Amino acid sequence: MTKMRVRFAPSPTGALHIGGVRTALYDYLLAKKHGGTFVLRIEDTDQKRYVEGAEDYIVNALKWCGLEPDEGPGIGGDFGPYRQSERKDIYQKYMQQLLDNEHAYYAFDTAEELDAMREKVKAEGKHSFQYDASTRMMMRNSLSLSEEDVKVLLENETPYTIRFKMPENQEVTVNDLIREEVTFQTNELDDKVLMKSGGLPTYHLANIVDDHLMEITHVIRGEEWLPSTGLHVMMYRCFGWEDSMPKFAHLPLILKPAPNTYVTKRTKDQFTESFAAEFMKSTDLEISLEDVKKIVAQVFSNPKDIQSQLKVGKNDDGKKKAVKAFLKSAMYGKLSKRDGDRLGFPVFPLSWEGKSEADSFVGFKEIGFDAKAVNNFLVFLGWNPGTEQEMFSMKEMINAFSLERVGKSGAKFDYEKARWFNQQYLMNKDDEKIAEELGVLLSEKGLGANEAFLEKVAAMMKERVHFIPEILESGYYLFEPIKSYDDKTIQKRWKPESREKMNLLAATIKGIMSFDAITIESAVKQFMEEQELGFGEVLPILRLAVSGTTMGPSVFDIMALLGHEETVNRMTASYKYFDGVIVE
RNA sequence: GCUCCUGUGGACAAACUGGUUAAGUCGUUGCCCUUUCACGGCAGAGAUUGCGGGUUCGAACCCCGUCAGGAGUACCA
Repeated sequence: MTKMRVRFAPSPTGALHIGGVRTALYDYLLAKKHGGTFVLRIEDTDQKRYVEGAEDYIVNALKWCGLEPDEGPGIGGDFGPYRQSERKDIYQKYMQQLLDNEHAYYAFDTAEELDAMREKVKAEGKHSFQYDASTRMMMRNSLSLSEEDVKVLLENETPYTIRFKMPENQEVTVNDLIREEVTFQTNELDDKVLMKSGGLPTYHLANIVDDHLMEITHVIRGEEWLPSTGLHVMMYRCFGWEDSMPKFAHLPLILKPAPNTYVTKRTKDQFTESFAAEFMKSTDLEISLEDVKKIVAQVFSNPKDIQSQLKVGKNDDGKKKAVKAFLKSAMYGKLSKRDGDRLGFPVFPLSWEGKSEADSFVGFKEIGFDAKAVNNFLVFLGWNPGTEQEMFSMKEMINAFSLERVGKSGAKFDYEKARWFNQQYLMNKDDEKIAEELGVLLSEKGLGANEAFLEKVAAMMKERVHFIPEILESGYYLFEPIKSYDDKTIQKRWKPESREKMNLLAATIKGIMSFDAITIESAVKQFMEEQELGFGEVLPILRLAVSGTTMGPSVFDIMALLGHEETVNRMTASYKYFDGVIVE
C-alpha cells in the first residue's frame, strides 16, 4: 500500500478562517493516524486576491495549533515547489496535454462579451448562461472558429483562456468518503476555464495537477467544493489518472450560530441597532436609518421566529425586501469573517492586522484561548468519537479520529461551547504555567508580581474564569488598589452602629502574627464569637473592604495573598469610603 | 431557475447493517456545597426524529412524495 499523503491547500487571500483550521486539523489527524505525510501547499494563483502576509499567517496559525506540516514552502520535501505561483511551467505542460487530446480548447471571448451574453440570456427570461456543449459553438473559440482564424488570433497574441471541453452524455460519480456516491450528469456541468488569460491556471487545473504530481492520496476540503468535484473527477479521467485519483472527503460546513441564540428579548434592541447600521453601510438605496430600524425591529419582534419573519411578504416594497435579504445573508449560512465582529467572538486563530480597522480581527489566541482547547472544540465541529469522551489530547484525537465518523450536516458555531472547553483546559493547567503567562500579561500592563504570588493567584482564580487574561480583570484588586466598590451591597451591609465592632475587627486582624489564610480565618471566627456577630454581618463587609466586590475567592485567601499591611490599610481606607456611601 | 448536499430537544450530537420508555455534552431551571462568585455534586424541564404517505409484527433508520435550509452556478479559491 502506498503511503498516505494528505494536503492542506489554503489560498493566501487573508487570515486563515477557523473553518480552514478545522480542515487542517482533520488533514493532520488523518495523516498522523496512518503514519502518512501532511503537506502544506499554497494556492496563490489569483494575483488579484493575493494578500501580503497571509502566507506567514497561515504558517504561524498552523504552528500555534500544533499542526506543523511535514512538507511545504519553507520546509521542503520531494514534491516542491509548494507554492503554485512557482509551478507555472508545470501547468503549461499539462494544459498542453489536455489541448492535444482535445479535452480543452482556446476561448477568445472577452469578459465583456461573456457579460453581455449573460445579460442577454437573462433578458430572454432564461435562467442563466452556461458555457457548455449546447452553447460553445456560438462563442468565439477554437472549436467554433476555423483553424486558420484560430492560428491568426494566436499569432496576434489575442488574449485567450483555455476551457475544459466537458464531454456530453456521461455520468461521473464521486465516491466521497463522507457522502458516499454522488453522481453528476456531464450535461449539467459547464466548460470551466482552466487557464486564465494571464497564463496562470485556475484552481481546477492547478489542484488536479498538483494533487497528482504530489501523490496526494486524500483530499479533505469543505462541502462548497462538492459541486465542482464532478469536473475534477472528469479531469482525472481525461488526464488518464483516474486509477490513482485521490479519495475525496467533503466536510460539512461550519455555519453561523442560530439567530435565536443571540437575538433575545434582552438583546434585540442592541442587534436592531447594529444590523441596521451595517445595512446602511452596505446599501446605496435611499432609505433612512430610522426606516431600516423599523424593518429590522419587526423581523426581531419575535426572536424565536426570525426565520419566518424574514420571508418576503406580498406587500413588501423594494426597500423592505432589500433589508430582509441583507438580514438573511447576515444571519444564516456559512460562518464568515464578518460574523466575529457582528456577534462578538473570534473566527480566526490569530489576530490579523489588516489595512483598515474593518479588516482587522482578534484571534482565539489573543483572547486567551489555549490552542489545545481550540483543537478540542474544532474537532467536534463535524466529527464525534461515538463515545462519551469529551476531552481529547492531540494524541487521543489522532487515535480516535476517522473520516467515517465525520457527519454530513452543517455544524453551527457555538461560542459558548468553545468557552467551556477553554475553561476545562484552564482548570487542568499547571499553576506554574498560568503564572508564567500572567507575568507576561502583567508586565504588558506595566505591573508586576513575583512568581510565587502569581502561582497562588492562578490556583485560586483559574476555575472562576474562562481565560487567563480574565484573571487580571476580575481579580485586578490582587495587583492594584481597589478601583470601584459594590455600593449596593455596602448600603445593605454597612451599619454605622456596628462601626465600633468593625474597628475592633480591623484591630484584631492587625494583631494576627502569622498571616496565612487558616490563621486569619480562625482569628475572624473567634472574633465573631466573642462579639456575638453572625457571618452575614462580618464576611460581606470584610470582602468588600478588601476587594471592593462581593464575588471572588475565599476572603481569607485574598487577605493572605495581599499581606498583612495591605489588608489592614485597605480595611481602614474602605471603612471611610463606606461611611461616605451611607451618608449619600 | 438549475445542479448537488443536508434536515434528531435552544446548540452539538449518539443510536453499528430497522428491535424495549430516542444516549451523552453545552446551555437553561431548581437544590446541595460556599453565608460571595466559580468549580463540583444532585435533580428537572426541553423531541409526536422537517412534514405526509407507504413497506413491516416493528421505522430516526428502507421506499415514494413534499417542505425547509445550505452550497455551487466567476478568467475566486
